[in-house]
Amino acid sequence: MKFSPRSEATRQFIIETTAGIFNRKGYAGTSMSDLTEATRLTKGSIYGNFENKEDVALAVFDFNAAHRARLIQTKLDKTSGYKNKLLAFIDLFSPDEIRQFPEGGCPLLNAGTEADDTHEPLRVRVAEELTKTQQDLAAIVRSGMEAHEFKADIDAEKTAVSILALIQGGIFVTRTTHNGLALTTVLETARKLVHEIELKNES
Amino acid sequence: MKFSPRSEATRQFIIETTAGIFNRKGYAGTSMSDLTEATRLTKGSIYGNFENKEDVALAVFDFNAAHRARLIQTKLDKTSGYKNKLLAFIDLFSPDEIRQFPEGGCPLLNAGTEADDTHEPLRVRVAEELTKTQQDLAAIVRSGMEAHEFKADIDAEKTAVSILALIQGGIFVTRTTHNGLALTTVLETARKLVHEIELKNES
DNA sequence: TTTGTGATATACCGATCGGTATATAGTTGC
DNA sequence: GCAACTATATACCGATCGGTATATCACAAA
Repeated sequence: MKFSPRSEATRQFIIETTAGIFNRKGYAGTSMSDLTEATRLTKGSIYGNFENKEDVALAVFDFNAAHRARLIQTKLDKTSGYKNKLLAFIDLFSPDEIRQFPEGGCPLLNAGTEADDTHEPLRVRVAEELTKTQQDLAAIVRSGMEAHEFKADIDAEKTAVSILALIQGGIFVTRTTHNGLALTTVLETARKLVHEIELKNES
Repeated sequence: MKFSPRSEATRQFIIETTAGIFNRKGYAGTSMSDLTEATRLTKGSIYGNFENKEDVALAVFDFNAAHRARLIQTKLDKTSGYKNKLLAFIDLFSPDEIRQFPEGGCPLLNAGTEADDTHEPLRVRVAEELTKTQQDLAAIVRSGMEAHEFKADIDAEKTAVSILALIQGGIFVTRTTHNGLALTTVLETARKLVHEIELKNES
């Protein structure tokens, strides 16, 4: 017997109003009671629209991840030039832009660190998002190389994963230490990585 | 009435045998039953040596963090030269050396991402460890500057926090995607950061 | 106005949660 | 060998966990 949600609108309402809770408290730390309190709905309503707690958590992660992906894609789309795209991506995590992200910080970092040893389905989803971001960044680098914005012998994957790791690590350090300067400083280093691969042919 | 553990040996035994559990499953995800199963002790024994679950978790984090700190300090102590110390620190996270870390990955990353929004006492402890590592790295950079191993105008804090973030981010990406190459690549970038601040006066 | 239907609320389930009071066992001093 | 003490085991607590069966509600069709 396959499960089908009773009301798509309610399902979406539950996802949206509990997205921040799961992102802050994690999967194990969030209870069904948390969800009923936040939504002012009852268990019957929630279990009428989701199979179980895991089903809610996965849907919520997809929602949070899509939120993040949309922020990135929108920013990249409105930026022209491959160097500018990389810098725009980095700027997304500056103090005034990072507020647009889901409350509780980067959902990939939160879900990934909890899931890596405890919840394989969630871990796989997070991994896909991370890999996609890495590939997107690498594709920008390669396009920039073809467009002669970047040097011809750049390791695109290396640049991509380094920027990704720098930012995720910076978010982690800043959120844990409550020291905003850490992330700001790390972003400067990320920008330096971009400037270093730039092809300067104004000679 | 102040609490005092009945047996220091048993307390230590509990800490050591549950260190990996807390690091993998997190605070919320670990139950007292997990602890009794792993130690083959009973609740009475555990609650005779710890005030409550939080007390165990904090002691276990201290144990894991000390484990990590000792690995770092030992490596640094046996390495001479400030550039070499930075490179030695980075090498600690290479595939063959990272095995020495507590099972479940970096305890700072695991505990920090869970605690940042849910458990202030634990968050503060993690923050202290992160800050200490950052300060240790910055001190090495400054010493290297005084010893003319590094350029005179280096921002020591920036270098330190960048290396720290790169590594933590690299650990996160690799553990979540199960792609060991990611961390290896990130470590190369970290080494490059070190080479870039080096003073080359062999002219 | 009644009936059918889709969706939410109520009430309850067994299991497990963190935690405690007390009984039992091990060891040491006498 | 016995008593005193220390530490572990047993048995149990109320609360909460995730989950379900069923009752009630809201609304649309007839």
